[in-house]
Amino acid sequence: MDTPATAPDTCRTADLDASPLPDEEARELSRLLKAVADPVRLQLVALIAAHEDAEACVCDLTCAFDLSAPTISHHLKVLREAGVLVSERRGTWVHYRLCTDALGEVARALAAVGTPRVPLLVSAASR
Amino acid sequence: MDTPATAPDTCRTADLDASPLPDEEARELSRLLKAVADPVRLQLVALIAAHEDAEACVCDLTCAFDLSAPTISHHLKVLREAGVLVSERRGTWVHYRLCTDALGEVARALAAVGTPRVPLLVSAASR
DNA sequence: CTCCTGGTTAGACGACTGTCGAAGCACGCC
DNA sequence: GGCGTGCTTCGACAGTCGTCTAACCAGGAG
Repeated sequence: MDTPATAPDTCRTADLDASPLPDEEARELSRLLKAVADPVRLQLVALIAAHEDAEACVCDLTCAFDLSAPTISHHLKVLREAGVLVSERRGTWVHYRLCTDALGEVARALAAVGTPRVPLLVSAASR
Repeated sequence: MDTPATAPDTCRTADLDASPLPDEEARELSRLLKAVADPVRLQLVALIAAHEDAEACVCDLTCAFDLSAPTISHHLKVLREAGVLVSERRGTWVHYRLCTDALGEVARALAAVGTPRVPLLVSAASR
């Protein structure tokens, strides 16, 4: 079962090498998008953003959902590891704060994928 | 040891009713984000966007990845059902085109989640 | 110190997702 | 008509994800 000829004449497979979205970049953006692509996590972010100084205590967040505390903690961890939130322990309570414009960065990168302009700084005169 | 300032004994779960991101809206945005939160799908969109008229034939897309045709077809379907792409059969071949600025809409909605709607107006009165 | 409460970690489990090969449609061509 | 090719659908499978309970760690109050 060697390769079925990899479609030799019908299409040249090398097209992706000149891809507008390099493999590595696609994986990274996907990782960040997956982190926010969850209704609970979106509401968590919105809830924190709505607080003063874009900061909220975990206990305030936990009781805003019909979910167990470990579940909320898990979601917060995902957002933290994606760089969307940062946590800080202040005495007994742990506060979560929005990382400044991390979401904006992701949104901008996503919008850039759909625009047929030069993505970053490669391929200056390709079109 | 009452909580910081808000929760009296337990905390009343009604806080989410005044949420900055309603349940329905969170689910919908999450649905769209999930659709694009995949490296292959991001590259598909970028590849189509890089074509002239933001349109490409499936055969061009399929051979750009090391994936089977059914897999690419599946990803295209996901993007189509999310409203990011539209398909059109032209004779033997099926062409996929970028839905104008559907990605921009999603990106804008995502950025809005992290932006406090009224920065310093309502928050002072609510506490 | 001993409790009690806030928050995280560990482990488990069902649901969903990405991938494949095989089969099925929809065309154009002989 | 019958064929061949482009694309999609169908089932199946492994892997990931969201949720839970139980157990654990960190501080403050008696």
